[in-house]
Amino acid sequence: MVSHLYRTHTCYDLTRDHAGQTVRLSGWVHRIRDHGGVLFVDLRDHYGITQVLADPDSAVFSDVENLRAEFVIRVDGEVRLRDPSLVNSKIATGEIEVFIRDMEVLSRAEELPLPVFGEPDYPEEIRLKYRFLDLRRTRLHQRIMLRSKVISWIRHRMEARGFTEFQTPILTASSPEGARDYLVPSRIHQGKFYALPQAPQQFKQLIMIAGFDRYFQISPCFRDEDPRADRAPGDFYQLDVEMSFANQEDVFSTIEPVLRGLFEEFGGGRTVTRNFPRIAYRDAMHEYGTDKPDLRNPLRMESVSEHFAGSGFRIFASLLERKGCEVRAIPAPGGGSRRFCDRMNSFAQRQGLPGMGYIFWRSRAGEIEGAGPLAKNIGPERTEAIRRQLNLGMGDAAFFLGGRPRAFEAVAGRARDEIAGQLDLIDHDRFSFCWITDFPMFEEDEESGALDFSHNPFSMPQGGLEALETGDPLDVLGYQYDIVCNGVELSSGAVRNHRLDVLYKAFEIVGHDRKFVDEHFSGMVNALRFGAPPHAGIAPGIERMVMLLANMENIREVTLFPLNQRAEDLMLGAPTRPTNEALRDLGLRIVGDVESRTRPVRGATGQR
RNA sequence: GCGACUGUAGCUCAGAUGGUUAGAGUACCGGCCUGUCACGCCGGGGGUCGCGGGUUCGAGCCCCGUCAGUCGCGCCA
Repeated sequence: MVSHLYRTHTCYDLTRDHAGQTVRLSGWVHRIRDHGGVLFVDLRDHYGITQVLADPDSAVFSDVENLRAEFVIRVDGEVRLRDPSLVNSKIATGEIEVFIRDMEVLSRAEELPLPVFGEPDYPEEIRLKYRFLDLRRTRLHQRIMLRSKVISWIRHRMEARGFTEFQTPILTASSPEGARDYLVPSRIHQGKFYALPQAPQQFKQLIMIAGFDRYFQISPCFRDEDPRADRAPGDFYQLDVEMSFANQEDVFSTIEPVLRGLFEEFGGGRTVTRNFPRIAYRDAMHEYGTDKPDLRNPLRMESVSEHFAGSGFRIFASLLERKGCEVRAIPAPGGGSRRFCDRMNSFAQRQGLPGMGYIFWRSRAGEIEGAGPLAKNIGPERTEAIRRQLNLGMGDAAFFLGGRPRAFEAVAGRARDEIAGQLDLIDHDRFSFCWITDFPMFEEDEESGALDFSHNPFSMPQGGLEALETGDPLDVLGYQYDIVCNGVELSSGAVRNHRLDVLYKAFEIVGHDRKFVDEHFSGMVNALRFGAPPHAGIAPGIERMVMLLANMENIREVTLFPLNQRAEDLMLGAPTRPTNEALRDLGLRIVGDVESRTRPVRGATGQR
């Protein structure tokens, strides 16, 4: 009658329509409720939960009594309709239950280090060491499924748009990206190392040069840099894209609908920016204090230097006499109380600034009046001019930061977010996208004055060779762009430099001659010599997108088996010290104080 | 590399100002309970208070060092 070895249905399948049928289910014991004469077991599998039960009428009643959490069991039984008063609306199978006639324990479980039932927070160390238990928990389980669905959706969408997925090598050569490489020693070439790709940057360009026209890959990337909450150590994934005979516009018009569609599909109904605004890097820094602005925050900074120049507020007035200095205002509608202003001022102090001046507007005898020490110093006319410029009114405030923009912009950006957060001006039900464009090609080292590439040196400068040969290199912009959503940088991309003469010139500006370029980037240089099409691309981070969709702030919450903050795998115990035989094969010897530096990774062997 | 916060039972946490035998919930073990769905009730076992040193008559608590975790800065697109 019951044919399959383990199950006829999943723990999500059974409904009132199955009442009276004999079924077979397998799964984990999620939770047991023992009432003496009747035993309830929540049986869980990947799909859902079904309540199974036994009483002394069941031949296996005593076996069911001995079950513990996370045992894996198979039960045979009959589906019974629940009395309407006993229906559990929280689970899909809540209208029925299964009366156990036979049961088999497929696998026992010891006392759990990490309960699967319930969703309280547990220390990451435990969660990572017992990741397989953590992954059984509903929410993480669902997020990993979300990630998988996102990737699948992207694949279909990209293929439908005429892109082809290719796999690029994992063992490769060091690339010109800026991060530290993971190195893999070569056995055949002792003393030489492969690098794991920081991104398939060179390969995707070579694929274009090879004539494949439109490439994408859900590609693993490896970077040996210290992590952050939104930056995994070790490996992460990108939607890597490259297009031939394409300019910046083509990339934008191709990727925008993909991202919009993705966030509409999986964003749980949150609204998605219809047309992604484009903000020049310079404007982003000016108005938002960052190149990854959160546009859910409506506040924009403005220059108010003219109102402070020559004013009675000496600190700003004398500041403004120096070259390159200005004063910017952050408007704070609704922040017009001394209490709030003082709180923000001390926020700025905690961020390492001497403070943040402010004006707030209140009513006095029916008239609007600017208050606070700054207003007193600059007088009512200038105060009123500022109010008009910022379009503020009664009950509003504005904060002021002065100096060289580079020195205060970052803090100003954080203050902008802090102010909007405190005043509840951020719409959390939105995905606000924007493109950041026109990044400068070069930057000047503040101390030495030396020029260097500010981003990827292989990007095409706007204006091409002519722009590089005439005028100030610091004024040259690149066809480089970022895509940002809710203050999270999803990706950067660029129109690539496919012209050798332009590439040589760009490197010359930062002090490297032809020989240097030929030696360091021989693969790319060679490829550019034999007919490279104009091409451009982008590479949004998969985890970053899933994080946003899942409303998480930590990348490990959307990763199956993440490394910890010290790039250790606590579950399987990586990295490990190789055997002496392996080292000999590779021609390697570990030098220095090995004992203190190759501390075994805790976890795998259970020591602590 | 640097900074902030954290480290007490298998797990989550509480332990003012230093003071007798370090507590609770949960999990685990035993008992009771036929309608629960975070079931309930009774009982029990379980601790090198991260580690080392110091101050003190006395340290989970104070001091120094060290290890580990998270978050941030540097770094990183």
